[in-house]
Amino acid sequence: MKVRTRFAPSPTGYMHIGNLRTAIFEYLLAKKYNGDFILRIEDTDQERAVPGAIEFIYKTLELCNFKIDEGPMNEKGYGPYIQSERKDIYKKYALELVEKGKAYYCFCKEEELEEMRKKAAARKRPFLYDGRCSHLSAEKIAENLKNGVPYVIRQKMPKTGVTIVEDLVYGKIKIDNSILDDQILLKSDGLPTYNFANVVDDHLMAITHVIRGKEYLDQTAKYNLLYEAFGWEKPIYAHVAMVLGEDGNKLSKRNGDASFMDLYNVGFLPEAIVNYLSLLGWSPNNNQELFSMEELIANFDESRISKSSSQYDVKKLEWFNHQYITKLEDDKYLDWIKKYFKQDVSDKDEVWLDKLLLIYKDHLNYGEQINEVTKNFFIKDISLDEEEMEFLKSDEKIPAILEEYSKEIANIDDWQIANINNAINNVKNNLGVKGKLLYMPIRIVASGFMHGPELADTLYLIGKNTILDRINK
RNA sequence: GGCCCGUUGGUGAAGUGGUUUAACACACAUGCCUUUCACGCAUGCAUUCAUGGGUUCAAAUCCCGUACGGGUCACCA
Repeated sequence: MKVRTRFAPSPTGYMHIGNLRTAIFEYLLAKKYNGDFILRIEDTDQERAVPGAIEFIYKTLELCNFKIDEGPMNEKGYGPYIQSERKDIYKKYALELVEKGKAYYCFCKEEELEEMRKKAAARKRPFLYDGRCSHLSAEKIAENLKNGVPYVIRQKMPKTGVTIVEDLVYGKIKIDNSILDDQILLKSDGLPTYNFANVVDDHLMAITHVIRGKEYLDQTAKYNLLYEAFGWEKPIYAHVAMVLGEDGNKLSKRNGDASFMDLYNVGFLPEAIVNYLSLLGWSPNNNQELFSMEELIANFDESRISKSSSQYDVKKLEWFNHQYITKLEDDKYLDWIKKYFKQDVSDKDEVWLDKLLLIYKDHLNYGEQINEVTKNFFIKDISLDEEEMEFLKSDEKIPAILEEYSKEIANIDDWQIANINNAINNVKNNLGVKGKLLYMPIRIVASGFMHGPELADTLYLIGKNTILDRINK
């Protein structure tokens, strides 16, 4: 049987890295077995749907280089792939369950339910629907239906016994049937609940492996009962532990840039993000860390998914990103970094600009950093921070050294890197200074930074006149 | 509160009864290298695997209890 996995997000507009990580696992598992990766949009909650969110999901998956074998944009016979367009299907199956005696109409009003909830709360008991509507007579049901009384359809749960959930990562989990609520399958608006739509769609779409967040683990007993009620074969479940924010708490918007797009927008490469996330809650059986998509697919092993949650760490992500930036071909790098580069370059020529961007290629953790590190190339008067000022005052010879630089640089006729190096060497020989004392004064005064790419390259790009101005100021 | 799950260093983690005086990577610290930073290299960073007990000749690894953390109990997904 062909392996088929699905990514089934709700279009609520925000894709945090936990969701993405799940998608990565689903994708890797499918591709490892030469299977299909399906995208299904779960928009049964009309109130929470955000316009444009579907395009957003597409964009993310595309940037991450996931090939969607089936989905709303490329239907392959299992469609529609958007749940709101499958309304009739769910109703049909819900009714089938009623027919089989595994589900029933419920006409309880919101107030009635509220009453039950209050009672349960007062007794400090979990709320369970008491199943009163399951005893309604056929005549009463027919009458209500005829009169257009709003209804939902509820699943009839066994009251005794246990249901065993088999999970790829957590093993066997036993759930007591007595705690299972007669959950609603079909809402009064005619749309299915998430749980019901999931089961119906996963079966109809021939999904073989369901990978989802651990928060659904407890619910899986209800799923199993549903599959059994229909007489359908269950998929293989793999629940994955949560991804926590940097502070060790649950990911949320407030936790910072934990969404894919936020990371992408400040200049993290999708390949690096995917690589990093694949190692959050999963590890290969060797020490490799840098993986291309092909290598991830080849090495992915669902039996090595971790049971415990893991914490997101930007520092490590930055390390991955740095690795990927460094490996970029120069022309690819230039195309990429220019998207993040925001200085005014109207009076600069292209060769100069490319050279500038290139000397910083090995110095970046993420794209937007380019603006900070190159800022002094674009302003007339640079300001020095305390540490830099202090260094300039740290040795009495420094004024003389800068004076010498001033002379040597003024003497350069042909502004070339080799000649700049000569000038530096002349200063060294003429004054007998070396090491930090030789290069730090000129670096600070000319570039405004204590660190950066090669000194001669840096001076070359700043330009002769600017350097002289800055020394003599 | 009931139920379910988890707990190896600051972080990701390897490890599934003996070759572990717990790998590797990020971070951090120090040193070397380098005309800086980064890169690279070297060293340091858990005497200990939440905790107490048990099983065993032998436990991070198996069993039980406790603590802590998380999840879940909706006409939300």
